[in-house]
Amino acid sequence: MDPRQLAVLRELGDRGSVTAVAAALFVTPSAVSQQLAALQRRAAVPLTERRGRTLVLTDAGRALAAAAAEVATALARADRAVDDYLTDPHASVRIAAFHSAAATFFPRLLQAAGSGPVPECADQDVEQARFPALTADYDIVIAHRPDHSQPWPAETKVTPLLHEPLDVALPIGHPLASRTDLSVADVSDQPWIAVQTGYPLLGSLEAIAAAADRPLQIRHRINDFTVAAALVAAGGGIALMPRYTAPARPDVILRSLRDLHVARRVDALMRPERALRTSVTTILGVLDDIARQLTEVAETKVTDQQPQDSRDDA
Amino acid sequence: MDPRQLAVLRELGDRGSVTAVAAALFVTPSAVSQQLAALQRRAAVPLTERRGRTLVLTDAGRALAAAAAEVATALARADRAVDDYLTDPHASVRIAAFHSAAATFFPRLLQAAGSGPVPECADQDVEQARFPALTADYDIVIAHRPDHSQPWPAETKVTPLLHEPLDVALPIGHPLASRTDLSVADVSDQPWIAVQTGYPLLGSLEAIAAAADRPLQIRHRINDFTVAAALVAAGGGIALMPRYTAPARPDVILRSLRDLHVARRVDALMRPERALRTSVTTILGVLDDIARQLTEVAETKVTDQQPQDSRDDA
DNA sequence: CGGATCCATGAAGCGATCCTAAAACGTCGC
DNA sequence: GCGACGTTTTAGGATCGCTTCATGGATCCG
Repeated sequence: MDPRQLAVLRELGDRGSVTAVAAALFVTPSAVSQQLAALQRRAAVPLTERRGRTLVLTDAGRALAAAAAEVATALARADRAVDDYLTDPHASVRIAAFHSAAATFFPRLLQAAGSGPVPECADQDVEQARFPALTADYDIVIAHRPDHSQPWPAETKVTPLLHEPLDVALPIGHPLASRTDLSVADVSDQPWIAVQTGYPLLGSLEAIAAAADRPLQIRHRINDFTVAAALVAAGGGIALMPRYTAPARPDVILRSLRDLHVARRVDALMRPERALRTSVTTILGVLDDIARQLTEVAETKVTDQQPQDSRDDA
Repeated sequence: MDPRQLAVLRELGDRGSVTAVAAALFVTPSAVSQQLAALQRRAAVPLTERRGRTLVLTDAGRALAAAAAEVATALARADRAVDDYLTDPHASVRIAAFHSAAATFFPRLLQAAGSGPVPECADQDVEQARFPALTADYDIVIAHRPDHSQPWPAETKVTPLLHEPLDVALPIGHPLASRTDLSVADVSDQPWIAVQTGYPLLGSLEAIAAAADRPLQIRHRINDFTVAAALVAAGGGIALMPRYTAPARPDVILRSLRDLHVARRVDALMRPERALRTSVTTILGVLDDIARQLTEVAETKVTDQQPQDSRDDA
């Protein structure tokens, strides 16, 4: 059954003459006549009959025309199917985030979500190079990379969420903890807790080593900041920690590096076409709001906590 | 939106590879790939993506494939639409009948119909030549014509219902009423009540005139047998009346012609395609049953009434 | 009653479309 | 890395549907 022929039959039912159908469909009457003849060839009974000099539907033709209307409806629905999918505000959105971003963003996201899209969260702590590939399985991938590292591939859409300084995490009793900020020389001879090879923060550590012009002593390799912070507190070494998303511990303090700007970018990665989905952009907006709040809260905390940290030192 | 392309997309969703789809649709993988490419051209977002070396649907593709399923369903329904129309046992059937057949068949038809097709009755008393044209407006046309007259056109399907002798109707006091049967000579000099020109019974009257080798005196022209019978009773003349379907009157009796076989055929006329409808054939069967009953009842009545008529004469 | 007009249909030709075949490209497993 | 597998691309050929033009009924009107 050819929908084109069915449409012609339906038009004939509505308009009552081949010529009128032809005018409505912007073709010649001959074309309409041929379409009807082709449709008739497959039918066991006449679908049309002549009334005077015009052509009208038989009852069988009317029955088929009614079915043709359903076909046209289904086709119109198919026409809109992709658009409906794109604009469905309640569709679920799959989000992946590396561990510390997951811990920071996901709870806030669930609180903020409300009646809109349903977020489906997953933690994915992978090597830096593997973040873009995750966009195949997730609508939004919250990824991170050090400043000055290889940018994300051009085919992924990047929405910056945070530009987050990396501070040096020290146990509260540490000799360097009394300083308000540190230099590369201060930290270059300390034992370090680094991350697994290939993971983003390693690039920042290498930048410190380069600035100090000597290799760092890397004692432990811990990807999870919660574990790393516990090791820092236990005197296992110092570590780089993100300023806004690191787990807060009373026995670990953060000190910025004065003479070397180390920071990471926290970005939302997407395939460009996913950004066309209404529910995805909605979630993206919420993530951006959360990121903005994080920096604002952190900045005010820095001003407030500076004396508090001093008290801790004392 | 091309249903062919949509079907390919749907198959891809079910089968998971272009090759499998190609095998299922009996085309080459190349054809499938091209169909998908054509469909993709009209879509704003990717519908498919490669997974390893096979091709799978994206979420958008799945949304469209779901709509494609509806399209396929509608098309399948359209495929069956004509057949469903033909086999619908409860569909209404439009029946036309000339007056005396209408009076005889329609009431019995309504009683016998039961839960099957719904008959829609109409009386159409037209000239003999116009009966076939009525099949344009009615599913079944009950028509009649004299024996030996022009047969119905070849393009109309004819189902014989009755082969009905035409008797001579006489008022009960008429001199000829004492005979058990009549000859052409008996009736050829009587005043006649005929029908309008062009109407079927006229042919039979002409046959009588030809057999008698003289023109009949036609005094009145009445198409309706009820009216004609009333005129016969009132002494307005004698008339030809059908044996099985004439209105019964106590003051009018029928006598057969011994030496000239005059009869009419009562036939159901249809366009051939209408006979394919289940509900039409059902009604046709009921009509045939009714016709059979009419002849049986009439034959027994003739045997029973013969003495009764004699008593009437006495 | 006959010409004029309108409508539907058929034949021929052309262009678009869809398929097949063959080759290229990318991916996976050994 | 090489071969096998799966998909895609390109070229070519067949098919299909449309337009143009011509034909045949049916209706209207003088």
